[in-house]
Amino acid sequence: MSRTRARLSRPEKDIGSPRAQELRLADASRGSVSHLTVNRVSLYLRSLRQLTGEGVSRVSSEHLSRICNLSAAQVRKDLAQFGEFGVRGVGYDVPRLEQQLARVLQLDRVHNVVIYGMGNLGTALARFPAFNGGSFQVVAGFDRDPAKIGSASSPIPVFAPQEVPRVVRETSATMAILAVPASSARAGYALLAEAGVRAVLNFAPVVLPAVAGCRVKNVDLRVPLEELAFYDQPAR
Amino acid sequence: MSRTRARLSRPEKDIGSPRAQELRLADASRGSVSHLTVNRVSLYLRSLRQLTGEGVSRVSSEHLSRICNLSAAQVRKDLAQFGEFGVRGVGYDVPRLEQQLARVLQLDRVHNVVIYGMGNLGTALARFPAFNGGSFQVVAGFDRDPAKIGSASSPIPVFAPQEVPRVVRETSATMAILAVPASSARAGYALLAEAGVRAVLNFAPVVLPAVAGCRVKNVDLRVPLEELAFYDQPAR
DNA sequence: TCATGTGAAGCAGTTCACAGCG
DNA sequence: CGCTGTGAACTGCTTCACATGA
Repeated sequence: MSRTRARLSRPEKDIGSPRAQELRLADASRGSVSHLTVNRVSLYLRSLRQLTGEGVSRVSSEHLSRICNLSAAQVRKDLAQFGEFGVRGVGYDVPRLEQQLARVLQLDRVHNVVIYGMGNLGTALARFPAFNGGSFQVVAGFDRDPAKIGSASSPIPVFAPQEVPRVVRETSATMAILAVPASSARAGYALLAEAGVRAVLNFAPVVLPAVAGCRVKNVDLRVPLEELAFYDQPAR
Repeated sequence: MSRTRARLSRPEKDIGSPRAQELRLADASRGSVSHLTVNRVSLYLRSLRQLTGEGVSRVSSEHLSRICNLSAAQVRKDLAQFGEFGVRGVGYDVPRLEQQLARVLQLDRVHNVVIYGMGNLGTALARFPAFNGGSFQVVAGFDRDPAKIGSASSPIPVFAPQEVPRVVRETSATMAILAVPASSARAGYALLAEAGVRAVLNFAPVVLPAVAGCRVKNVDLRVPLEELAFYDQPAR
């Protein structure tokens, strides 16, 4: 169907485009996609990998939607934002869609990650399989406590905070995980952003306002736990 | 203002209600509140505690909204769902609002929590300060691996999965954290739900469909990391 | 006067329903 | 024929703007 660009502004046929299979994303600005959609794409990819493991080679939007506990229309709408991956009357090719979604999420390359704050949570995340292998690689940690510096008790080398600029540069880390107390989170984020880190996953219980050039995602683990507490019926 | 019940169905004055300060929540079904609102209430509460620590005793919706990176109208709308906590022309009383929001989230009582899966992440969460003290208390862990059973290497006593019914009963645990691989998550959830656990925070990378009587919240840590990877500009 | 509380308006996300196409 | 892709309808969340009341 070769619709590679400018659907809305130019409904013309667009003949002669280089590859019909090109991701629609190449032109559509990444910023125009809702983070809700992006998060669901993570689920789809996860499910596709599971299906691949089970030897399933074709899947319908209805099938995928059941696995992810969503509506089939939702799945189709989400996928359609990035290209025409399916075959009408048939469904989606599992390994093919898997590869395309990995590309959409930029998981077809390795992202080097540093962890700022090697306490309880930071150390656990340094060992976390999902953050070590495949598309992410934890390459270094930082901690203010001199006792933690070195490579002894930790799965990764740990440095002092003032080493951030050098280590980030030398490892080409583009992402960071902030796992410090609330009081040092803002300074840590500023330091990482300054050093050239482009995205930070913040586990500290503060809302960090984004600094230009360095995206933040705040993920206080208390929040989902408190959500569950809220809905817990008091009648017992 | 004494509006304790049935705002929409009965716009009448409702004189003679017992306590003007009663939470609106007592009547409004908890289920009618959006989880987005609930999540923001967690942020408000966190911020209020911070303000209390700084000795601030009054706050406006505008002030709170800046701390949480939201609009002031959003803050007012959210708070108004649970009662009339503010004073017009003045703002909100910090310790008072803190107490009322803690009540809304049911954080004015202790929730006993068990952890199912004492691997890397499970063990870290067992030590996580936010889950141990205040409103949550991790009371026990479970693991299939006999080497982990006991109290030696872990901050909490660890039992075999078949002990779930007994331990949940004896500890009166109402919440659980699932920190097992995807393949055992479904069975673990079923086991916990069966034992009387009312809410489960699932860290396993599967969407668990909710079982009656036991709410689930899925929080795969890969998802926010992959979201950041998505928005990471490939131009570098 | 000033900031809350709240209808009304605006916007975003989801679902519907069917045209399009293999 | 069956399932995708997609405008249109719908639902729900957020923002606006102002009446309300200390």
